[in-house]
Amino acid sequence: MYVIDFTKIKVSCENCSLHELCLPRGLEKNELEKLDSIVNRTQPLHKGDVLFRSGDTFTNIYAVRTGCIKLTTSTEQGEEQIIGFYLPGEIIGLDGIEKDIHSCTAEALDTSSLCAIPFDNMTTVCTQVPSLNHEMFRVMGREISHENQLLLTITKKHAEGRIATFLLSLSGRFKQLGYSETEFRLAMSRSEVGNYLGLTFETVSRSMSKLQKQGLISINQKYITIEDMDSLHHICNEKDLPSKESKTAP
Amino acid sequence: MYVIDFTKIKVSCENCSLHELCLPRGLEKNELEKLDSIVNRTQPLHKGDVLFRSGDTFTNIYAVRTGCIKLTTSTEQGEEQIIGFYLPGEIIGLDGIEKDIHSCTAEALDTSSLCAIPFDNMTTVCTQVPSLNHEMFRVMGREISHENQLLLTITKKHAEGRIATFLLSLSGRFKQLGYSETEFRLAMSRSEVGNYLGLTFETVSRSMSKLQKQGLISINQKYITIEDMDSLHHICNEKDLPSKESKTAP
DNA sequence: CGTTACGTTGATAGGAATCAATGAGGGTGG
DNA sequence: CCACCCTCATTGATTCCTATCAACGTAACG
Repeated sequence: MYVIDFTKIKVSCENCSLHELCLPRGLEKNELEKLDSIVNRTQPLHKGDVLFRSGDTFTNIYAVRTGCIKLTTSTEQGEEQIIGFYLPGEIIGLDGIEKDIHSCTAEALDTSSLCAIPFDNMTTVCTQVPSLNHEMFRVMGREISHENQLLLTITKKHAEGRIATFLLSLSGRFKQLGYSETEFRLAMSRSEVGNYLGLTFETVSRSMSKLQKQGLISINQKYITIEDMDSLHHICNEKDLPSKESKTAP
Repeated sequence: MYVIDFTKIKVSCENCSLHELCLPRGLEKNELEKLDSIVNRTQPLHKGDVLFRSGDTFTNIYAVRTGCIKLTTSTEQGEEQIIGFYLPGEIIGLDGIEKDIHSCTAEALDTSSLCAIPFDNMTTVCTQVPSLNHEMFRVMGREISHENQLLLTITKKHAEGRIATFLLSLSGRFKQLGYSETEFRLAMSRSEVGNYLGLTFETVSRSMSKLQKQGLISINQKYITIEDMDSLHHICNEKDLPSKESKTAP
């Protein structure tokens, strides 16, 4: 009788479908092998499982292979703030680099599998493979840009615009992964969307209903269909909170 | 007659007073010299001068030596969002790493001097000096943490709490620089504080007045005196927006 | 000494939070 | 298999914080 031992299956970065989206992007074959040698494929997480918690010592960064991971920080009072939802090909754990202690908590929203990369080994390989080092900088830069965008969304847009922006962000990332950009399932609850966007879940629900009434999206539980991509973009861009900055040139 | 040519004065990282706060933190003497060899001290910027603009090609990261720099991103519509105010010892320009194009604009709020570090050279030195490479990762990690904190502040606190948090953040950083933690000058206008914290300048003004009436701070134009640090901390922590997350254990 | 930019303060309005009730699935156990 | 529970989601009514509109005060500057 044959039993498949999944722990023995060699899944390398080289033959991973996320190859071009994930850390290996742009690496030569021999460089890739060096990276590969330190990557550990982990047991899948199930919905609700916690990968690391704020306060844990930092050892690994992780690449999401499948599923969806949410990252949260919290105030001293335990108020949680969701920093992001991470899809396949995206990197988490960077929050631990500064102080060697994680400042975020990572929780699976779906069954998710990840690749763990011990950071100490990573930095060693980075010194040998400059292009990987540069890619790491880029990944961290992307994280910073992502948060800049989130700040912009939260401070400058009304509820509807925030939701529209959020849906379009997901849409674009699904497209990049080869999934439909118009039909997808939200792995997160309304409450989690609200937390992420600085809204209550009631407001999220109301705004989504409103978008549906306007015919821009269809909602079926967690399933969203984007019916009018252009108008959705329009709402993102037009519904800015009025600026107090406008000054006439002297 | 003797004329001092400032461009000839050799200011090295080694004898810089920011030594322990800035990039050189934790470097050995010989490592420090390698870093030093690629650092360019720039002409001082004056209030309102722009160091780089969103869209500029990315060549340098910069360490702030004196003064104060504000970083902004903007939407396609030109709505601006201030990402942060940078004090001596802090690093800016990281927003260009991801795409080799700056996504932020950097403007001096005061007369400011900076050290420019060509990023290409930096990555080269990083591969030779692992501890510098790690420090770069830490600096970027700090940037991410900073934005996480800002998000928390904006989404979870009311106006007064945001202002209190902001003032305490400045206070702590001034202290670290060896300045007074209770008396300092705000380099930025009320409008800029508001932009940064997701408030209008009127609300900033009102909240600050309220803090003054409560005896927690004194305001004299741009000069702030913190009169009751503890209560200020208390306001940061207590005035959270009520959570919808609280769940009773099963 | 007017001009201008910045700051304060008041009155009002509006959008989202809050409070509240109801509905829809998903799982469990009788 | 269905009643029950529990979580999540929707929708309505009301409240509250902050944006907005507006007037006035203050400091810097040519």
